[in-house]
Amino acid sequence: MSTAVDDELWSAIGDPTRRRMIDLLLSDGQGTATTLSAHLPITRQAVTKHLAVLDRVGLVRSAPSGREKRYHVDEAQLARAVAQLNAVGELWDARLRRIKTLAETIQRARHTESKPENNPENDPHA
Amino acid sequence: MSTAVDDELWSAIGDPTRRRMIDLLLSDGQGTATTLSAHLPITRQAVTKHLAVLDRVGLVRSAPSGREKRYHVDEAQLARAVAQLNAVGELWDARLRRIKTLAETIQRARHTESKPENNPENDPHA
DNA sequence: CCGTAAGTGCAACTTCTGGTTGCGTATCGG
DNA sequence: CCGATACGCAACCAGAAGTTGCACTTACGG
Repeated sequence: MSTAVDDELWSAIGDPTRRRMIDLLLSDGQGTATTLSAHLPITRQAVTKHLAVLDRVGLVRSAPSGREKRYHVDEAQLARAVAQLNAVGELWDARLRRIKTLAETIQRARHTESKPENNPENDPHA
Repeated sequence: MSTAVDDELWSAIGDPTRRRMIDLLLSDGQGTATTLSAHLPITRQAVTKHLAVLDRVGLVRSAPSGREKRYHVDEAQLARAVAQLNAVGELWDARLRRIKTLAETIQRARHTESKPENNPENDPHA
């Protein structure tokens, strides 16, 4: 299921700042460490480190252009990351559905008793 | 788009270990720090810290049972987390499709020219 | 041609998180 | 009662994220 590469991809896109960076790169098509840092609450150097991480997992690639270094998203790799997101989402979704169905089944089986909804330790959330 | 709560949820499920813990809790229905640590490459204390994080964002809840403390997944909250995953996945997916379509359009337009080096540099869409 | 501004890279330092070890405490079972 | 089991707390270590500071290249206007 979870390979080391998968975990690398995950932890790359798990960081909120890096997700925002990917968003920015996607909407502008490209960007440098300096331009990205202008839209983020962190310094250029921090952005550079994040870009290094993203570059290491292949989510972005760079192309020097004069004195600046332009980064752009690697679409294929991002598509793979999206696939991972969907995979986990669907897995959990399936498990949740299964649990829910099971709960309903139990509920139905309890249908012969006189206590349909006892609340022993269950606190409903907000 | 990204609220602070969302980021908390994300960073909670962004950690590979915590995702595995959720998997374990989902498949067994419940678990303690000790039982979970038996299936993980980390110590019980580390598991406890992760459980504290998951509990703080509401993804799991605990119920003391004698000398042990049983944790279980909060299904509603996990469903919300899954929704977040899907949201980001679909957003990026949409952007990727748009880029791909744009690329094909350019390709088709270039079909008549010979010098595609015209770089407008400015494409601020969101 | 030269000085300056813009952009980058490297290094040291702090802070926070994930992980460990060690120890103290409570609970269960013979 | 006593040992084994499960938990909690605190100190400590390592790595990642972020900062500041400085040196180095590149573009550009005088």
